[in-house]
Order: sequence, then C-alpha cells, then structure tokens
Amino acid sequence: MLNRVVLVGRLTKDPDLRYTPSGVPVATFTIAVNRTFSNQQGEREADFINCVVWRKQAENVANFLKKGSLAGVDGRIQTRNYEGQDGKRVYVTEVVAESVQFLEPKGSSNREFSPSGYQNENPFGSNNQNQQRNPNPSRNADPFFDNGQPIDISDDDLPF
Amino acid sequence: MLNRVVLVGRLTKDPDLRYTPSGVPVATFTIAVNRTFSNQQGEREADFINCVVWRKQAENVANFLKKGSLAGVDGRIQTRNYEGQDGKRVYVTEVVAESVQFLEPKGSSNREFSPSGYQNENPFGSNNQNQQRNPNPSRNADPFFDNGQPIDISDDDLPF
Amino acid sequence: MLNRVVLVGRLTKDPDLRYTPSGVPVATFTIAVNRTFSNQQGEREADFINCVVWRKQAENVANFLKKGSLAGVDGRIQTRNYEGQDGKRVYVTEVVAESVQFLEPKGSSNREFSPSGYQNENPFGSNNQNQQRNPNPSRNADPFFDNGQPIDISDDDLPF
Amino acid sequence: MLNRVVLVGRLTKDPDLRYTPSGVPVATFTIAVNRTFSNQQGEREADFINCVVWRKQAENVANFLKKGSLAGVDGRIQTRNYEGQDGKRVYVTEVVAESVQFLEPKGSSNREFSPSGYQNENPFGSNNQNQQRNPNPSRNADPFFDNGQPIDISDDDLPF
DNA sequence: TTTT
DNA sequence: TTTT
Repeated sequence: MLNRVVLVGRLTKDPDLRYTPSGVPVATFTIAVNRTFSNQQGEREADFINCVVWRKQAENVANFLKKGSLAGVDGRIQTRNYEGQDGKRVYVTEVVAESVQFLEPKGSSNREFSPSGYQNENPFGSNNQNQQRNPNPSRNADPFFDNGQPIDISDDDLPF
Repeated sequence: MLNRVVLVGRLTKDPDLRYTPSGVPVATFTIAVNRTFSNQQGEREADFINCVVWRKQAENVANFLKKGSLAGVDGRIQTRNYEGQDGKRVYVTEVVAESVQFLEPKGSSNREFSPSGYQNENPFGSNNQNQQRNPNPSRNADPFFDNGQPIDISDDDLPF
Repeated sequence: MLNRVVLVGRLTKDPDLRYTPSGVPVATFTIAVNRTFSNQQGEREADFINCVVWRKQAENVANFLKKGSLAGVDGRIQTRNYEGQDGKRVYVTEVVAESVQFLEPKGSSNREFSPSGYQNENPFGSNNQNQQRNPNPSRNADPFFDNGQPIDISDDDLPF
Repeated sequence: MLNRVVLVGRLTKDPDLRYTPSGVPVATFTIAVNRTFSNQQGEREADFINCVVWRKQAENVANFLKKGSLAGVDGRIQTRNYEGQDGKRVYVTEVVAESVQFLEPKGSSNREFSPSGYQNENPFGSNNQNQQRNPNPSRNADPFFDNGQPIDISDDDLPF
C-alpha cells in the first residue's frame, strides 16, 4: 500500500498555526499548483490543495512561509470526515506533509525543514467515524480548515 | 509547479464508467490505501481516495478492475467545485490517474494500461467556477461521484 | 509496474544539448539535490543525479536553465548499458524527465515546459544489449554523459 | 530539495542481506520495472534498478521477498562512488528504500513493512569521496552490489 | 462512506 | 475559494 504525493506551488495565504490540547503544533496551508495545460478559453488554471503539517515543521512553516511563497511538499493523501453544521457528514481529502521545502530565494536562505523533534509522543493517525471526542454540538466546522480559532484539533488527528 | 501522486491500494467497489456528451469515456473509482501505522486503539486505518481516469484507460479500468482489485495509480491531484443541492459550493479533491496498473495475479494476466488513443481530441482540464454548462437547476450532485446516471459530465472536465 | 521520480535541485553545470541522427533534440544535465540530513562530520551532502530530456523540452532546458539553476524534474528511472573503453559493459542509471520545471525567479519569468510537439515520431525506449548500432570500435564513451561531441546518440534511445 | 522515487516491479533475484561492522542490517536487491511502451522491435523492455534498505526493513525484505516477488518501493535516489579494481572511481546511482511493500498474495499475507526499530542509532548518509575507511587495497568491488561477502559496508553508508 |  |  503506497501513498505518495509531491507538490510544488505557492501558498494562497499565510499558514495557520495551532496546537492540540497536549501542545503539539499543527500548521495548515493551501498550495496553488498551476496546471501545465490550458482550458478551451486558453487559460491556465490551478489546483488548490489543502496541506497539514505537524510538530517542528509546523512551526517552521509558520515562521518561514507566507502568502505567495514557493514551496515543495512531500507527503501523502489523507481522508477524514467530520459532522457538518447541518448534521451531515463532511468528507475531506488533504495532503499530510512529511517534509516541506522552502523554495524562495528570499534573503538567499532557501531553508529546509528536516523532520525532527517530538519523537517520543507516540502519536497516530485517525480516520475516526464517530465524533465522541467533540462533545460540543454547536461547533461543527472543519477543525483544520475553518479559518477559526486554534481549538478542537484532537491529538487523535496526529499522524505517525 | 509539480503535482504528482502515486497510490497502491484496493478498489472499494466496482469502477463506474460513463461517457461525456461527445463520447469520451471516463471511469471513477475509489481506492483504499491502508496506512502503515496504527491508531491509539491499535487499529490500522485506511485512506479512501477518489480517482478519475479518462479515455482508453477508463475502459480498461472498467473491464479489468472490480471491487477488491489491487491497483496502482500514477497521476496528479485535481481540485474542482460545483454547486451543491443546497445551493452551496462544494469543493472536491481527487486524483486524476494518468496511468493505472492492474496488480492482481488474477488469471496470471497482470495487465498494464498504457496511455494511448484519443490523441487528437485536444481536450483540457477545468476548475470552472461558473456552472453555465449545467443549465439544469434541479441536478446538483457531484457529476463524477454521485453514484448516479451517466449524464452531466462536461467535455470541459477533460484533462490534458 | 510503476516508475516515478520527482526531484528538486540545482544544475551542476550548463545543460548539454545534442541531436539524434534524425534530428530529435536531447538534453542532458546533472541535478544536485541536497540531503536533508548530515553525516558524522556534520556536513550536509548531496546526490548528483544525471537526467535526460527529449524533444521540445530539451530545447527549453538548454535555453532557460544553466549551471546553478533551481529546477524540478518529474520523470522515471531508466537503466541502460554500453560497451566501455576497456571492452567491459558499463551500466548506467539515470532519470528520463517527462517534464522539467524552471523554479528560478530570474527575470520574474518562472517558465514552465509543458510536453508538446514531436507527437508524430512514434519513438520508443531501448535497453539494448547489443551495440551493432555503434559499429565504431574506437568510440566507447557514454553517448549521453561523456562531455563529448554531439554524436552517436541513436534514435533507438528515444523513450515514449 | 526534493528527492522522491516510487517503484513497483519484481525482484530479479533473492535479496542480499548483510550487516555493518556495528551490526546494522542492510539488504540490497534489484527490481525489474517493465516499461509501458515497446521498442521498434515491438518488445517491451524493463529497467533494472538497484535498491538498498536498512535496519528492520532489511530483515523483512530478506525474510519475505525472493526472486520474482512483486514489490513496491518508496524512497529516494542516492549517488555514491568508490574506487574500482583498476583504480578508477566508479559512480553508482541507486534507490534507498524508506519503505518496501510486499504485493504478492502469497499465502494471503500481503505483509507490509513499516519503518520501526533501530531508532536510537543516530546514523547518517555518506557520499564520501575519500576511501580511507577501506585500507585494504586489494578489495575494490562495489561494497553493496558485488555479489560478494558480507564485509566492507561501512557504518558511514547508513542514511537517516 | 468504503478495500484485503 | 485562493498563488505568481
């Protein structure tokens, strides 16, 4: 079972950094990857792909990337679901970044983020169907990409 | 701008083959990719990834793969959106397969699907925001994954 | 059977553009990809990966990339072999680029090279063991990476 | 700097398991990946790609894969060089597998090898130019792929 | 709304 | 609901 994704594109806005209840950093961002082909109107379009990154790299992403930054992502596709505002299940497909590469020559840094730290947490991924971990019925937005407050990301969502 | 996905997993059900108004075959299927790590309950979970494949390979997929088949996918992530039943925009992230590999030793075939045929169509991808091409206001399900009838896939959705 | 490579790194020198006897352009270059980890001496090392690109993109690479350029490569690994100067068989592993992305903000261009042109050639790949196509016993360097003259690349080496 | 490889193919012979002086397992194998296109003679050819895998997965590979096994590899390209028998430098390009997937339905197992164990070794990769670590002038074959004895693999060759 |  |  293989699941591998590599992307190079630009952030559509500044990354969003949050923390799980136990204090693990998680950053989300959307990367726009321009297509190499044009549509019938001769326009080149883009795919807008949501990405999640954990731990030390989440903080690096928040510190070094911003809207418009050129970045490379090496990771895997993750699917999960949560209960939407209307009580319906919402299905989400996103990329979990295992490494993020800063490709901007800004200040000639060209920083890389190698995976490190947080080795002892013994975390895990989750595609959990039942939402007992969210006992609050009034808050049903996507915990990752709701442009909301840094709450309600469960430690259950931690991958590897 | 790079956008590359490689998956190996099993089909969650038989592929769904349809045709665009101009007669181009398109198949959709969902591939379950088991994760290599377990969650806190010690269970191994899976990601369920929707895939689209066009033209000759769509017919091969429909002919040679079925629920449970082990398959490899080499493609890219595509995002698109359409107007949902409640009038809200629905955002979809899926994989457009450029090649699909049949990994089952069924009948010792181990068939491969190489890209071929349909070279002269000059098609293109689309992430179109406006839905004028769907003049029917009563039909607002996902044209690809609605388990519905073989209608309403626009030739605008054709990639490369 | 899947074979997919994605690289982002910098050219170690200017690309080398040649032509097959039938006039098909082929460019070769080496890309240095810095590793994300350090060795015992605390040094970060790099992998130096030979790449080949054909047709229209070969000319784009020659025109737009040079020593030090940041580039992305999406392709596959190819192995081939030829008779070395001492009569021994030399085995080569390299990357055949299907698309090359120019990631330099030089002149704000950020050009992309989409595959196009040369569609009617009906070419093919080769891993040929016998070298009858090189009847010249005095010339036994690597036809691709010998830093030599633009000769002796067979049309048999053309992939897809 | 991104460097990602995904392969699916069959082992050309049984894997070769060795140990570094400090006892770290390392397995090497060659995977044949059939091409999706044919040459002018209408034959489908293959690429024969050397792979290296370390630690726990090396032992899994040795235990569960053999000549002809269908396997998936997720890893990166590595280049290194060593002094050949004639005193000339030999350059090697191979794949370092980060995970290996057993795709055979043999005994209905379909085992996966997740990275684990050997976490505390703090090893590292090396592309070392000078070979002082091989003080024996009479032994100049490739330490990995010489089909030879389980000697002379330095702990310096350990990646990540 | 899921595969082995 | 988007980047250059």
